[in-house]
Amino acid sequence: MPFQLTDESLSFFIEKCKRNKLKITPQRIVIYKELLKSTDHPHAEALHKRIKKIIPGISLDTVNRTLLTFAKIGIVKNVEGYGEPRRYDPKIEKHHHFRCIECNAIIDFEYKPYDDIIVPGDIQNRYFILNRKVLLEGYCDKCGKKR
Amino acid sequence: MPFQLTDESLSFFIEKCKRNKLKITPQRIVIYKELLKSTDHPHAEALHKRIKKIIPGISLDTVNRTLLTFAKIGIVKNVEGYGEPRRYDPKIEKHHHFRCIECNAIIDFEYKPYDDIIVPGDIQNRYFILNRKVLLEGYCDKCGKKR
DNA sequence: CTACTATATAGGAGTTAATCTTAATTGTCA
DNA sequence: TGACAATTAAGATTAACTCCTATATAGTAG
Repeated sequence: MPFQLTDESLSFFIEKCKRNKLKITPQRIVIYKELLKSTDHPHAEALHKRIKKIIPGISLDTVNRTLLTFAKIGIVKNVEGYGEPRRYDPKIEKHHHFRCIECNAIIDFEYKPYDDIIVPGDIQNRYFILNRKVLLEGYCDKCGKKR
Repeated sequence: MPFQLTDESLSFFIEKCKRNKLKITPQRIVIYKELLKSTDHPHAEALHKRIKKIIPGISLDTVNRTLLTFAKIGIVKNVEGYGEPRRYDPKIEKHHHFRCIECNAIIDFEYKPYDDIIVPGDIQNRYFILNRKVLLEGYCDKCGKKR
């Protein structure tokens, strides 16, 4: 079935914008619609290319800014690990990470039960899995105290 | 106890370099040592700053290039913070990701058992956990076939 | 120990993605 | 409808690499 923006998702969008005192502009509607029908987790530039077919004059900055705004009010998500400088870890033994969403600290921890966590059958069948990581996110002790 | 680069880790480093036909340069030794004693998953720029105290003339490009090389031969790891453009996900319901390490595709999947995965006690006690995600990595169907 | 060669490095130029600035425009609400 | 605060486009700026090239150096073969 072809994608269709339901009244439901549009009113969810409008509702959320209003609640956050964001104006409903044509740019925002189109950006939201376009991301909503994307399954490839696009970056701003890719989305901008698609959106220009609908609003030719739209600037890349607007797409960027709008996506950040959407992420802030929680109607879209930022895919973990992207949009940040590359970071390196000297620890090559199997381990997992806790990441503070405030100060961006990454803390290593080991926990055997996570190492061989069961992979769902359909994923196991379709893809060749080399690595399983658990990422816990929240506030670290320092940032948690401040709040 | 203060950090010390053991003979063991140095010979592991030398061994790995030789096996991969990499020259053992003073720059590489210092970069490896410096990353090895870092617990903050630094990015190249941060590491460059620390290393300049030891080799004042070292260029940022060398640090960058060397870290990538180290990651390629597997003596260090690239962690969240992949140095790639920010990507967005319209799916706000709880879900997890498979990521192809070849073509960088990200594929969503849902799997209830991951959603409330048990958090180790010491992590639970020290940090305020808001979110638990499992990241599976490997080759997608397309990239798997090519190999 | 010396000479050779393939690598690696420094430094600067070039890119790409993201962010900021400013002036013009446009939703929103009285 | 009008006023105003929010939003936009366009271009400048910044950040984080990445590429280029001339010089230097580690490994190794004699």
